[in-house]
Amino acid sequence: MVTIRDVARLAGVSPATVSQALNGRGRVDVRTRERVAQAATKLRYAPNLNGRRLARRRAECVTVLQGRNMTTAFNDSFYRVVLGGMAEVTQARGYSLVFTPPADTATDADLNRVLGHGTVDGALVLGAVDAGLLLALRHRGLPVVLVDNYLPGVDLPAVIPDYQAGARLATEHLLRLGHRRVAFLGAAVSYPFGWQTLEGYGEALAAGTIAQDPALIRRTEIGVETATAATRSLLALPEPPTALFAVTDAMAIGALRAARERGVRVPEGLAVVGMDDIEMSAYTDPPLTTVRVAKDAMGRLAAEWLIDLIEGGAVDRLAPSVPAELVVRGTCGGPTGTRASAVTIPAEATSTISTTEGA
Amino acid sequence: MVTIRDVARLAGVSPATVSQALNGRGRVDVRTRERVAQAATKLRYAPNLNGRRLARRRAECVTVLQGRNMTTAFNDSFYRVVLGGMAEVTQARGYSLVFTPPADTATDADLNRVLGHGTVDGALVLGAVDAGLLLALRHRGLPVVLVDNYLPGVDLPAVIPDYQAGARLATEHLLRLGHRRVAFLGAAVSYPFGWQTLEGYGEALAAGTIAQDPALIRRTEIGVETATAATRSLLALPEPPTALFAVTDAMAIGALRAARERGVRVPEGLAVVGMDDIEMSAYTDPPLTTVRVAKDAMGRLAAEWLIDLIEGGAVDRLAPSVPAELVVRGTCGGPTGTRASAVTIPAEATSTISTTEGA
DNA sequence: ATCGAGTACTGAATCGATTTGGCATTCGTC
DNA sequence: GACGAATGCCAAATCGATTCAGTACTCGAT
Repeated sequence: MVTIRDVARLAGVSPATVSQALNGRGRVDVRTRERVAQAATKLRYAPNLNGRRLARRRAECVTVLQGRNMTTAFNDSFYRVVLGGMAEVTQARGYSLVFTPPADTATDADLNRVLGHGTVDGALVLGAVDAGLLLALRHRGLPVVLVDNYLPGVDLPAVIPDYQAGARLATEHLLRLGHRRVAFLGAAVSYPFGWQTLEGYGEALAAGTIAQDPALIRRTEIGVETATAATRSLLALPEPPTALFAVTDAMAIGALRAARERGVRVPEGLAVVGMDDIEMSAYTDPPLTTVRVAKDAMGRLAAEWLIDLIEGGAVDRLAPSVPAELVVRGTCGGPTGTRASAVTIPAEATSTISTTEGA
Repeated sequence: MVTIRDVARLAGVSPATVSQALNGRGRVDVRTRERVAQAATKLRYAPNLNGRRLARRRAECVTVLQGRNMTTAFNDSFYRVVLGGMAEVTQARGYSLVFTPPADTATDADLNRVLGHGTVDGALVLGAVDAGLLLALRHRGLPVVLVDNYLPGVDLPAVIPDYQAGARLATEHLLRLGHRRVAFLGAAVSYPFGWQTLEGYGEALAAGTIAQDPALIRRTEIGVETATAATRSLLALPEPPTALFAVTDAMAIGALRAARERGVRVPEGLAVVGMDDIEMSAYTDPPLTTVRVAKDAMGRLAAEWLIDLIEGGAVDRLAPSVPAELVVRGTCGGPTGTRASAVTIPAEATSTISTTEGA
């Protein structure tokens, strides 16, 4: 391993000068700086990060922690875009981004294993996680930003999509197409956004002066299987829905599957709208109409915020709410349903959940 | 931040003793050890990893580098299982596993950004990557294991699925069902395994004494879009294939789509077999028959090997070839095509590509 | 009582880089 | 030519943990 002393020797200066020259910190003669730079490239020198981090008391690195809803590939396909946004800004701001596969983080020891002391300056928490983890993180004093999640009653910065506006948009779209019996396939109560989506659905119904029918509202896990089962039972109703809004695309895929099994044609017999716009949604039969949230913006926002916190700049701030838009494809029929290219309709923002940074 | 000195003070011993007690290294009285342990938990002490890594000259951490074919969610859905296997063994062997989002790693500086000096002891390289990266890695002397990739002519340890046996298995299955015109939808030549899959396909054809028809062999990018296009042209042939083997499930999904567009029913008009068994494959219409490689085993094998290399145990060794099996679902018809539960058929291993560790 | 062999613990050096106070040297000005 | 200021570089301290040589002590055997 080539160290700073090797570079110093080759350049004929002291290690202190090498450090200053390479980091552009102190006062170093231009010619010396040049000599040092040449020696460094010649030796292919790269500073040992352990030494640097120890001395600087900064890792210049942030980590991404994943929650339990990261356990299916369908979710990956959503979060990978978010991650892309994060990577973009961390890099631009001189930080590196590391990522650890989902692991148990129930105990403090687990957390230590995942979150080596001194190796990261902050954490981006992706998706729903145990409240215990968040509390442990908070106790540790590490700057944290929640992404696509929030913890009611605990002041932690959170970047969240405007799921309420998204759900309203989807439902409005179905009503506009003439549907009166619109089913809601929501996430189980253990998921953080169950409330918002149901609220958006309710708002759209109310605006269309349509009474909510409790028989049309189902809440399940957010995967394909449970959504398939829920849709089966919905279609078996004496008065089945003519349209369905599912709060994830994976659930919408389940709904499509249940309809197919039963011989119900989409969109003629059942119109379907999903949410997330994952990669697969463009390839279902018919292609899925869905609500897309600005996933990359979400990642960028979260990373900016976290680094602001780390660098001490940020004080209380309102949680930005990431906008949603409707991607119209083939599962609802209507004027654009037959066209090849998708049409997108932006949502108007609603209520934003205000979340402030904890002291 | 609580340091080892704080623990030492509270336990009434020296930092050296704390270190030994906590790490179980030197000779420490049982009672002292206990006292130290209590002080540590009381203060919620966790060692600063920068200090430890500096002193130990070991990070006890490995990283996963991703290649360019990680850019779609369909691939994620494959690799996430591999990652799970890796995480399992790294944890069991006391290492942590970090992951960095795909980034440019063309230059040495890029590599330094991604691969902080001293922060990892080795790298698992997932999927196809630029040869330049591998060479840079090799030059750096960092232990490396390639996963689902290999570099002809360069001696780097590699764990690879038995794609040849898998392709043969898929093709044999189609022949057994009576098909004579079986199309091959392969990966573009720039992908590392194009040769193996084509070879397996050819072997099966030869065993069935069927001549290869060049018109039925297409090679494209491994995503949905290009496979859709290729299948369209295949179906437009004067004598179209009655069956098709695609070397990724994403491509098979494209084939399904092209068939649907053209009104060709699956499996009656076209039997389809994919490869990879990604999560979505169970939910296509009809559910996709596919070749599954032992993804988790691949990850476990690679991680074991890498850690062996790091710990200096390993010498030359043959690349293990990960077995494949056929998952029979609905896209081929035949006796099991209508059953709900999938049937799996293991492949016999063929040729293994022998790859040995470089000095 | 003395010696030798363990045992339990600690002081000091070390890992590799950064940072600060200070020492020369040069420069500009009167 | 002398003085104050600015410049360029470095010695030494520091970050937090580990490790090794060595010291102090205990215990059993002679």
